[in-house]
Amino acid sequence: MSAHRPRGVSIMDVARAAGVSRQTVSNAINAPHKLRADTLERVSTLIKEMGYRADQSARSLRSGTRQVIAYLTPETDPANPNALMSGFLEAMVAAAGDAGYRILLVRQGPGQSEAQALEDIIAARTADAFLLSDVLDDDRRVDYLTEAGFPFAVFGRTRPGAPQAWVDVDSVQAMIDMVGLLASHGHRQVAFLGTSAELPWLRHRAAGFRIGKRRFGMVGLEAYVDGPDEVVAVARGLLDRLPRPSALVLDDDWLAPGAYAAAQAEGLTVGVDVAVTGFNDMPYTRLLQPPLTTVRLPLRRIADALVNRLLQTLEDGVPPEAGLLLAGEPVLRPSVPSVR
Amino acid sequence: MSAHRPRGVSIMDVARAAGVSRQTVSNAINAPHKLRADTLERVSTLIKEMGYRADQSARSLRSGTRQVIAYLTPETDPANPNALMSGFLEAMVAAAGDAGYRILLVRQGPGQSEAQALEDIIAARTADAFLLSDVLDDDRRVDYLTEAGFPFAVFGRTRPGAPQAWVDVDSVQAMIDMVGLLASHGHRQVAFLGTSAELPWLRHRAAGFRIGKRRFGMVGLEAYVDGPDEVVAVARGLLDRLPRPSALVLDDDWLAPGAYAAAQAEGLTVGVDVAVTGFNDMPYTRLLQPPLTTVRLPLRRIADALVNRLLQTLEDGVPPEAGLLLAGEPVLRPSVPSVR
DNA sequence: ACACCGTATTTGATCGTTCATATCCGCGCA
DNA sequence: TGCGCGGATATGAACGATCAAATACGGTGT
Repeated sequence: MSAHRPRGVSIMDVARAAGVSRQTVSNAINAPHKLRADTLERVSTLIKEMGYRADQSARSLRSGTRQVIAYLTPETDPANPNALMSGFLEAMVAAAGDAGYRILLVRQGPGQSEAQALEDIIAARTADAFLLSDVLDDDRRVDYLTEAGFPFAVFGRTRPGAPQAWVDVDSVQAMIDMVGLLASHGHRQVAFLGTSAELPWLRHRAAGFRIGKRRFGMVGLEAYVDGPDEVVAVARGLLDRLPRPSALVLDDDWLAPGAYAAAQAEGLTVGVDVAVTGFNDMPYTRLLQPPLTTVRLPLRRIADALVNRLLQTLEDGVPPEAGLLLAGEPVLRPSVPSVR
Repeated sequence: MSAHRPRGVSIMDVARAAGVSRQTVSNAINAPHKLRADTLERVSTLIKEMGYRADQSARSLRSGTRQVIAYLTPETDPANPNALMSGFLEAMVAAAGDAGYRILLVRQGPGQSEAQALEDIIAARTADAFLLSDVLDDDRRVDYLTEAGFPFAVFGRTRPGAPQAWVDVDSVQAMIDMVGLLASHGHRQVAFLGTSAELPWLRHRAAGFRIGKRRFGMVGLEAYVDGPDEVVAVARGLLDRLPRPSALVLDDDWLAPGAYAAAQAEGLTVGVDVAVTGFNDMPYTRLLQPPLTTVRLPLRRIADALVNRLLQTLEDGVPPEAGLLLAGEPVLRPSVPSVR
């Protein structure tokens, strides 16, 4: 059953080879300033030569820190596939890596409550902190972690009053900016096509649209789709109205292929007769014809901020005072024409 | 600097509460059959009540097994964004989870060689095994891990002769099947549009196309694009030829939006005048208009097989005798019309 | 020469588990 | 009654590091 697994180079091996004690080797790594220059030199060389690295488990056991951030992978919604995850995760891996942390993927097991999945990690002291994304207004995971007093950070926002260890995109402002971009290209009749799901970030985008519309003196309707099959029909409905909107603002990139098809069905050319804009800057938006104007999320800056807040929480023992909003950046691509 | 981090419930706490020894509590978890029914019952209840879980670090240190699989995240190619990662990772997290393992994301640090990134994990005994994907024919990571004798498995294939701990999609057969599907819909003039990068999996797809073409008595050319900007032009070039191909076979879904645009520019309607097929079944292919016929990869079965092989390697100490090829499944969607 | 001091290094204890082995206990049998 | 046996439970050691405290060392000042 258990194969013989060889153990590697231990601190004692190095210590013996260098003719010093355990602790000196340990210090060479964790507190080099405590060693005399020549000792440090000698020990460091041996460490490198022998390929020594402190056993992560032993270090964790003694020191109490795991150098691991657990990410609870969100349930993927087949209707609205969250391909964003790859980009966000990548940014998180990089940001955490720079801080000496690694990301551990944790799923909510089948027939397991959110709390149980979290409890598993906490009780087994597998990670130092949690990272959550796609949180709802009233998210039980947030409640649970808060109550347990376990460090965590959120991509998204917690409800006001809850711990402020969150970082989010200022979707409202980003959408206002997007509408402003359309205004600057001469659009006045705009329409909003949204996903009907009641998700916080989608609500913010719709809110931003309304504010922008008012601020830039535009007019236009909103419509919502319940699933992928409705997109074309609902989008056509919007384009059919008179006066015809010259721009279609989507609350998410995933609606774009449907919107393009709707325009075509109406005899309109996207990027010429009608503008289409998205949100998220998914990789494939660049490939669409014409490439889609959309909002790019500053994933790397979000990840950096999340890691900072996490480390801060770990040091202080309490979450930061305030959440952080970062600006999303509208990226102008050919799907938005100028109108006279 | 270091906040006081409280330690949780330990095995001794439970032992004392139950009036038994450490080992009995340990056995209640790891070897329940060794306990008398009533003892087991009593101890188990307390374990649950007190929320006890073995400290992962302590357990790992003593037993030598980490219950962690490290996944070396591939460098993302901005030209051909690998959104597949999210689906594959998700499947891996589930498959590994079922086997009691978790996935740790590891990046190749900046200015760090592949070998160093691997060495870090191996020497610090952070993971029990590695998982690699996107391996090239002559992949240094495979060489390094083989030489180091560290357990690993590969999504993709290693070169013949190398350890056989791999699982891959039978892309050749999948592409043959796809061509067969086109044949069964009456297509005879086909064209192949591929990515010019010399990647093993892309070569297999092209090879499958050629075999299928011959087998089903079809005729047609191949063309390759160097980057996203060329897709439409090259696709139009293929559609321009006489006799005009009735089907455009892509080596990857990412080419689809460009192919659709090319068809439209030629005055052709995809799904009516011309068929387009992809490969990978990326989430957005379902959203395209018309939805794209493509090859679905059995991600969950791939993940299961990878985990199995990994566990087997861990137990036996040597990789399995042979690699494993799994069938990809062509998914018929409206982008493929029947021709008379 | 000796006490003193700060720095460099070593030593002993400990983190929480599992492994390997020892002890305990009840029961059947000579 | 005493012995052996096997299953249930307990004990000692070890995993490999860091923490906390002790000791060795080299130089100064008196």
